[in-house]
Parts: sequence; structure tokens; C-alpha cells
Amino acid sequence: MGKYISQSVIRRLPKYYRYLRDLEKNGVDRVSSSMLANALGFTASQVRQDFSCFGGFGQQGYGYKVSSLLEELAGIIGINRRHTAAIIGVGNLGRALMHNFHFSHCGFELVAAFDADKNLVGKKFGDVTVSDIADIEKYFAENHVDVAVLTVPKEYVRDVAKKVAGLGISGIWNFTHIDLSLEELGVQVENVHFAESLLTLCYGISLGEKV
Amino acid sequence: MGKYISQSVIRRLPKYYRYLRDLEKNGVDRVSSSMLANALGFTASQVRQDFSCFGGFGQQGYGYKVSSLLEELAGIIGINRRHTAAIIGVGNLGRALMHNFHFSHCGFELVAAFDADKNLVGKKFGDVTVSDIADIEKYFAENHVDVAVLTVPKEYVRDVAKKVAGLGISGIWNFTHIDLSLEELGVQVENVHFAESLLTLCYGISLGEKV
DNA sequence: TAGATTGTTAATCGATTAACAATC
DNA sequence: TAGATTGTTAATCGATTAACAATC
Repeated sequence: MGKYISQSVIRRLPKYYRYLRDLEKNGVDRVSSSMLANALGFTASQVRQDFSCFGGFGQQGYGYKVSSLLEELAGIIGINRRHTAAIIGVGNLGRALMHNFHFSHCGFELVAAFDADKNLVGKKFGDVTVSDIADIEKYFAENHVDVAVLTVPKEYVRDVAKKVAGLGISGIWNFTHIDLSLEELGVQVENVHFAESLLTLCYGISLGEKV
Repeated sequence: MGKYISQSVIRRLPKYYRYLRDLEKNGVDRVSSSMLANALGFTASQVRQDFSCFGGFGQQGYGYKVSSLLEELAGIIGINRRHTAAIIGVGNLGRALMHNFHFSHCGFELVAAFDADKNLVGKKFGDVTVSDIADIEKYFAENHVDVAVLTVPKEYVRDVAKKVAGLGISGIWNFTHIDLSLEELGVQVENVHFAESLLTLCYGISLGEKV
């Protein structure tokens, strides 16, 4: 309990989870560390090491039962705790998430979306209706929100982040290219930095072009 | 030349680049490894190690000249090679990128966007007009495209990826949650997996909830 | 039982950090 | 010159891989 788990391991958990879901969907009920390793580009040792961080869920000579491994992973990651999320900033990206992203597959329910644009307030995208950002404090006071999804223009990022951090959330899913560190407030930040991703790709293809 | 650079170093390059751009914008013309380290959450040793992979651009007793370090980094990453990109799939996410993402800041020009929906063809988002996906082969034959930005529904991912890989691109910026490996075709793939990112955050906040 | 595959310990590998001579 | 800070070598730390006894 409370054992430190390295970031490397944590980043692999969703990959296991997703692949095991596929296996289950396809009716596979048994899997070995080497099968997982093959499918995901890891090594069998690594797979067993990873699982043993949490106590080892396999059986010698047999491998892992897909359904129970999946259940363990869901428990570890915390999917099935019915976390809630609210989108802040309903621009194209916010709308893309509202329409196309399956929060439920990650164990989240998208419960609200906020924007300052009066023309958007009251409009519905996916299952959620946009609320006025002016009402955010009231809403957060009356409803428990675990994660704020930040998709606001960069001018507003710091203010919005500070505000929601004071409203009892546990995490921020940050799509802006501003780095936030709110750890001291007990708020986890997970960044999705498009530019860094594209620049990494840029480096890779440039390398191939070198004479 | 051709020296192997670890993935850890590569992932830090965009962070240096972005921060140095900020410094330059603010008129700072000198920076030390420890200043960079502080700002970015690295160590000074690490910063110096990173730069020395590419040959060391500093001066003892002085530090680094912002403008020339920036130029070196731009060269290493390959910004300024005027790479081109085309979006495939003009849903909400594709449109969000067309409207809000500054390809030019990453050294790319967004030259085209394709979709199968006839209602979208001819519409303009940001600076680019949507073309019919049926014309993609013709377009790629007549125009050089370095990177395909995959924002299509998951049913189409594999087919589209295979097709564009055969049309002379060097990289795929993959926003779908399908894992692609096209390295054997000489195509670099950079994934932006929203779900994995959110699940990582889920793990983090769940941990805090443990009794 | 024989074969397979785990969980774990030990060995290796790589990345980060520390230290310091070189030098601006 | 004295102070600052690099680039690099060596030391440490952590993550991955290999090996194998345990056992289903």
C-alpha cells in the first residue's frame, strides 16, 4: 500500500487496459505476459514487473485471466469511481471533446461545460448544455467536479486555473500550451501539448532529411 | 553526426525551444543552464548534457546567448525547413486544429484538408479550404506533403494510414486511438492519445482518494 | 507427471546528477 | 584578475532485461 509507482509504469497502465478491453471484446479469456508484451511492444519481463508492482495477478503455468486482470487494472487506475469532469472553454476543441470523446470509456462523466460567449450558453453539444462561465462558482459549489478540462484561449488560462483550483477539483486536464503547476494546491495537472508533439515529429522527419 | 539521441532528450527539445522563444520575446539575450533548469524543472547538469549532445553552444563564465541557442535548436528540430501538413478528416477536432493551432509556430504550413463529406468540401476553416478525399492521390502527387494529420473516425484509420503512407509522406500525426506502426515504410508516427492522457490523470486523482 | 508461465531476485543498461578542470 | 559558468568525466540512481525457482 502506498508503494511508490514510477511514472514509466503508470504511463503503461492505460495501454494494458485498452488492449485487454480489446481482448475481452474478442472473447479471449486468457493471456500471458509474452502475448501482452508482443502486442504492446514491451518485454515479457517488463509486463510481469509492472503487474507485480500491484501484487501479481497471474497464475504460474496459465498466465492471466483477462477479465480479472482487467478488473484489477480498472481498480488501480480508478476507472469505475464515477469521476466527473467539466469543460471550460467551448471553442472548437472543447466542442470536439464534447462530441467525439468518450469520457465514459475513461471512467468519467462529463457533467458541464462553461463559456463566456453568451451565444454559446444554452447550446447543446453531445449530451451537455453550455453554461455561463459566470455561474461556475455556484455550479461547483452545488455539484462535485473532479476534473476541469481546460480548453480556453491562453490569455485566460492562469486565471481560470487558479479559480477552479480553489473550487475543490482534484485535477486539470490541460490542453493549453501554458504550463501549470498547482501541485502545492493538491491539484494534479495532465498536459496535452500539441505543439510539443508536433515538434517531436518534426525532429524525427528532419533527421531523415539530413544529407 | 548521426549520433544517437535518446528519446528523453528529444522530448525536452521543444520545451527548451518554447521557453527560449519567450525569453527572446521579453528581450532577454543571455541565459545560463541553471536559469533554464529552474524555469523548466530540469537540473542544470541535465541542461548542459542535453546541449552537449549536439555540440555545446555556450561560453564559460557567460552562459548561452538566447538568439544563437534558439537558432541552433530550430536547426536541430528542423523548424524552418518549411514542412507541409495536410489534415485528413475535418470533424470537430480537424476544424479545431484548422482554426486554432498555429502550424507555423512549429515550422509547418497547413496546405490542405480532406474529408469525404460533400457538404464540407469547398468550405473554408482558418486559411484552408476542404477538398474531397477522392482527390487526395492527385493532390499528393502534385504537391509535396510531409505530414498527414489523422483526425478521421477510427473505422477509417488503418486504410487511410496505409494509403497516405504510400503517397510519399514522412510522418503521421495521429489523433486517433488506433496504434499505427509504419516505421518499416519509413513513416514516423507521433501519437496524441487523449484517452491515455486522461487515464493517467485518473490514476493520479484516484490515488489521492485512497483511504 | 511434464510443460508452461508466473513472481522475484540479480544483472545490465541507460539516464540523471555531481564534480571539476577549462576558460571566458 | 576574480567570478561565473561551461563541457565533460565519473558516480549514482532508476528502469529494463535476464534468469530461475516456485508452482499451477
